[in-house]
Amino acid sequence: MASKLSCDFYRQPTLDVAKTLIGKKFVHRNSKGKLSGRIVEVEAYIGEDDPACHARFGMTGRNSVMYGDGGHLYVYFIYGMYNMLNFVTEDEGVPAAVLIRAIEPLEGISEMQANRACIDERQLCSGPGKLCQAFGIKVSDTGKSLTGAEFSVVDDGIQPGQIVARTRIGIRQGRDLLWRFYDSESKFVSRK
DNA sequence: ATAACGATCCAG
DNA sequence: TGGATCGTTATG
Repeated sequence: MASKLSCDFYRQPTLDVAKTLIGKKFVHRNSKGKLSGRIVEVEAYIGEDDPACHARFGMTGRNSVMYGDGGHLYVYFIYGMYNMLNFVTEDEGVPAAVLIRAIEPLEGISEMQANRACIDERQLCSGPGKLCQAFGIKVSDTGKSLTGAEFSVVDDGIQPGQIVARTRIGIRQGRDLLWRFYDSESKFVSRK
């Protein structure tokens, strides 16, 4: 029996949320139908003292949703062409989020292939920019609920493989923190 | 007002 | 390994 993760789940400490998200099913319903996939890789970004977190300069126009209640989307645009999907965590006032870095496609694969102009299922969502393109997620989705009809995460009882902690990818500062988590047995992660 | 840069991706 | 490409943020 599958159950949707509640907003209370996202209000927990970010590292706990990040690890627990591995193996869960992300679901997005749009006008064309249903897209879903298993989360296999994430990274945590926590607070104003995390030098890689967008909250490192305090609250700004872009990151304000990170300061809000957990259980909402934070999508931002980077490198002039890519969108990044985050789940806001912790209680209101604590700026933190989990970056979704890789997903194993489950439902709506043909639509993802069309969105990405790519056939290989292993390369459809194996990166934060790729999965946003596959799911059609954009900045205007920022602030939407993760417990609504459009976006949700489901625990379908499937157990992930071994979850490992590594350093985060693509950052210059904060490299020492082991805040990247992924299923070491999954072939859908961005890289090992 | 302006310039530097970034939680990336893909081609070569 | 380098280039694409542009919104965000800091700095003058």
